[in-house]
Amino acid sequence: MSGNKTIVFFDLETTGLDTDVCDIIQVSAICGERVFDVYTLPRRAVTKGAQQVTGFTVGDDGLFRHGRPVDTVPLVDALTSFINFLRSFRRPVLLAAHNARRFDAPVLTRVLQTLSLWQEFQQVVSGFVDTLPLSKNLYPNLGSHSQRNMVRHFLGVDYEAHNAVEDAKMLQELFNSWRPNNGDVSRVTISTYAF
DNA sequence: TGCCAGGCCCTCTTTAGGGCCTT
Repeated sequence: MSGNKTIVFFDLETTGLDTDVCDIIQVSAICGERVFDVYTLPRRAVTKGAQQVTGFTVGDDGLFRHGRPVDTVPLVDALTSFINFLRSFRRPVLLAAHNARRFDAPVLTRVLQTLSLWQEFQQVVSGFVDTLPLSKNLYPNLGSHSQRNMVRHFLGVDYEAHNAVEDAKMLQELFNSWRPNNGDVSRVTISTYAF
């Protein structure tokens, strides 16, 4: 919680880094002890870079992570259930991700708009919190502000980065360790009405 | 045949270039 808002930490795994065209593969979120985690079969090929960092590949018989089959649901079902998960929290809900403004938010926004789910989403989520500028504002002297480096620095652990559910869990732990005030958070919050 | 980026920030800057951060 931040002020009267609920902060839900989330992460996307996608087919690549081009926010204009990439497909979503995994959507994960966490708030307190409540976890959301779902996979969907991308239509677009997974780029080599994304394969290397996430381990995702697509075969004739579905999605695989590091060679092991993964259960998937249709994209519209994945995002509808994500909205339902978010709707269960006290509003307004803020969605927090590392580099949200430049990556997760534009990808999620584009896909929701394509599926005509954006307005429904907007009724539940008031904004995106970007923990990348938050970390830079709070700790400007740190050399790297990547999530992996921040987790190592502040939490003293290595973890399975690029598994969305693990990234979301670690981001929540990072945020809780930083204990930013409402002003810190509002400075790095983008309204969903900005999209 | 295609398997893909790009905007922000910093500085050895502004008539620019390179690194960062996300997959």
